[in-house]
Amino acid sequence: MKTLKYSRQRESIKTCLMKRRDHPTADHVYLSIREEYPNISLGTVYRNLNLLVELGEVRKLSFGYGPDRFDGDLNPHYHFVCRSCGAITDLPLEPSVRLNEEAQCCCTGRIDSHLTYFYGLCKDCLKKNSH
Amino acid sequence: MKTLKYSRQRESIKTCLMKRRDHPTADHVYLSIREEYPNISLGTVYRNLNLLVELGEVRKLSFGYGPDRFDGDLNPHYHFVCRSCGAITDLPLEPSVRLNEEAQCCCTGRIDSHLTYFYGLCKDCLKKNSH
DNA sequence: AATATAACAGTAACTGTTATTATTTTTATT
DNA sequence: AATAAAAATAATAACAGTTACTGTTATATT
Repeated sequence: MKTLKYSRQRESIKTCLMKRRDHPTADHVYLSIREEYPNISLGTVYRNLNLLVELGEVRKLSFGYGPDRFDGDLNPHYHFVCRSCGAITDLPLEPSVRLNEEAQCCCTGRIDSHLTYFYGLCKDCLKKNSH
Repeated sequence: MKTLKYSRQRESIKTCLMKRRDHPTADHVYLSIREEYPNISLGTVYRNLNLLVELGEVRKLSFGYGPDRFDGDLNPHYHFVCRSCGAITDLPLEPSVRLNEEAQCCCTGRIDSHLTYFYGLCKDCLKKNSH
């Protein structure tokens, strides 16, 4: 049986994600941690991010393109992705139970959750495109 | 200006996706087309799948793991993913306008759509796990 | 302090996908 | 039908993001 051991690197990664609200990539985290631990390895960042996801201390956001994003905010919420600039922002909204129920009606299996990303244009890009 | 030219390979790929309901990967399609065109290249499959997606004749499904899936069914619908076996099935349900409206309330940008995957256990896996 | 083991840094390897190139198909024009 | 122009091809190399491997170091337990 494999017991978890403390590591400064992992703690630093966790702290970094708790502080940031910009849904950084593994590489963003790597660059940030390097300021404190200049020779941390990118592999270590990936390993610990995945470990934290497994432990349920961090969420991973995967889109169909580019690198995965990580989110240290565990409050259940949705995400909004800007089609123009790619920015990812939080939508402080409880996951819809009703949506699961509606989908359950036409599903032979048992639905326990859903993953949703909203798309559109963010505030800034709306402004730019409207003159 | 670049005009589209017919290709037998592309037609075969499109036909393959229209017939199948299992949301195949690029590699699945490749293996299938090879029965008719034994020396088609995997790159050709990828190029044409992406082209068909651009043309709006095919949908691409990206999850956070493994290869992308492709769907020749253009009727708007959701997808259900089994956590146990990974099977992807269709949920014949119109995308919820209400969900967009709800999310719009806490979004500073303008939401125009959402992407949702439902998760749970499929019929077969429910059976297996219940004895 | 000694021992056992998880985590590490550094690096190689892997997976899925896209780009390059010389050749072949398709289509439009003579 | 022959010719020319351009798109699509097969084959392969390159790429991005991520994971696995290896010898060393940090952490925890005796």
